[in-house]
Amino acid sequence: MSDRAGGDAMDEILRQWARERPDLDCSPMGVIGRISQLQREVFLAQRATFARHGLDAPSFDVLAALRRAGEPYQLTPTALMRTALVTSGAITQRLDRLEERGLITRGRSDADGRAVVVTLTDAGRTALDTALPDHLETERDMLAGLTDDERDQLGALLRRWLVALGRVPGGIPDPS
Amino acid sequence: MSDRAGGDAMDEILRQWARERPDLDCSPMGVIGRISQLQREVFLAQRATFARHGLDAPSFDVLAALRRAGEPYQLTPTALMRTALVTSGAITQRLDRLEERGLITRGRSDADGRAVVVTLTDAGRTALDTALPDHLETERDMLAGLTDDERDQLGALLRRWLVALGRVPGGIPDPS
DNA sequence: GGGAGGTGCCTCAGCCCTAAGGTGACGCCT
DNA sequence: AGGCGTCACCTTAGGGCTGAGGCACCTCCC
Repeated sequence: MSDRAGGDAMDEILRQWARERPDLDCSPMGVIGRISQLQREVFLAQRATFARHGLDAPSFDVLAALRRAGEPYQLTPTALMRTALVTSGAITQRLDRLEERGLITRGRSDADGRAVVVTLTDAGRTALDTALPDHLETERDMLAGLTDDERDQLGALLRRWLVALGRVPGGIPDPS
Repeated sequence: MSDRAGGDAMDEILRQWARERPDLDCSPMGVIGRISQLQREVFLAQRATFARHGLDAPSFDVLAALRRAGEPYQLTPTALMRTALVTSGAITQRLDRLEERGLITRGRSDADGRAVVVTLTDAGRTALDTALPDHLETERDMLAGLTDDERDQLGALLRRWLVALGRVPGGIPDPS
């Protein structure tokens, strides 16, 4: 097939493009493609970790956002939508699942008749606080192949890239 | 809410964790979380590009794999499954869609009665070759906020990380 | 104070995926 | 020849998301 010793999947892809389309500069794929692949590895590793705690990524995402918010662990669906970067319909469904399991409760806001207030239950907080150290351990494991310097360098570059992309924190416009 | 000037979304999240769980070292999230966010930005930008050419990411993925393979632009579903990192069922459905649009054809292999040979049609090759420069332009745009040095550095770090993760190129085991 | 426009959440159809299982073909071994 | 384990691909049920649309409520301004 190819000498794959010491390379990753993108090396082979770039080699193929260089052969088939030598007229094109495909170097951007080197960065972008690897981001996609790494995200996939991260996703799979996280999913396995969450499963050990009876959770999945979307649920963890919501529970973590509520936990991060601090006492009294309350956010509106709109706020959750912004941090999770999914549509309002997705948040509704996530909350349905979490509510059914007793990990959150939904109540109407006193201040705004349209708004819903999502509250982390004790069970929800316990579930999250139990899973969190394991989650962090998984992330640390994934990074174990890099030196501390490399990790810092990588984090700084990714951060700079995100800032350059001009993503204002919180994004998805609700289709309403 | 917070001073978000000059930071990205992860800065705020890390700040919140530092406040709520000062006992935990959440620094791995800085790298992992940003990978996820960047992948999302990449995905959205690519989707918009593909849509301009009447394609979507899964279709482009398959067409590009066939195109990269070179003359006579043929691969088996199993090979496509490995490069796309999705299950066999997903490939079957992708091929159904592409076949219906006349961008690929399916034929049985002469050498192996079980195998299918997927071939890129002229229309498929044209579609891909038309979309490819635009696709690369999109990727270049996304990276425009980084200097050449930073891009190289980033690419090298991501590559090293993937190698360290020990991902053999081509992965998904078929559930058969 | 009443209407217009905006906001917050939900609903629903449709998409693409996974996971699990089925069918037919291959290949080795007796 | 026949049997057994494997392989290649397809099928199907179900999950989570998007995108579009609907309804109630809020806000602002005439």
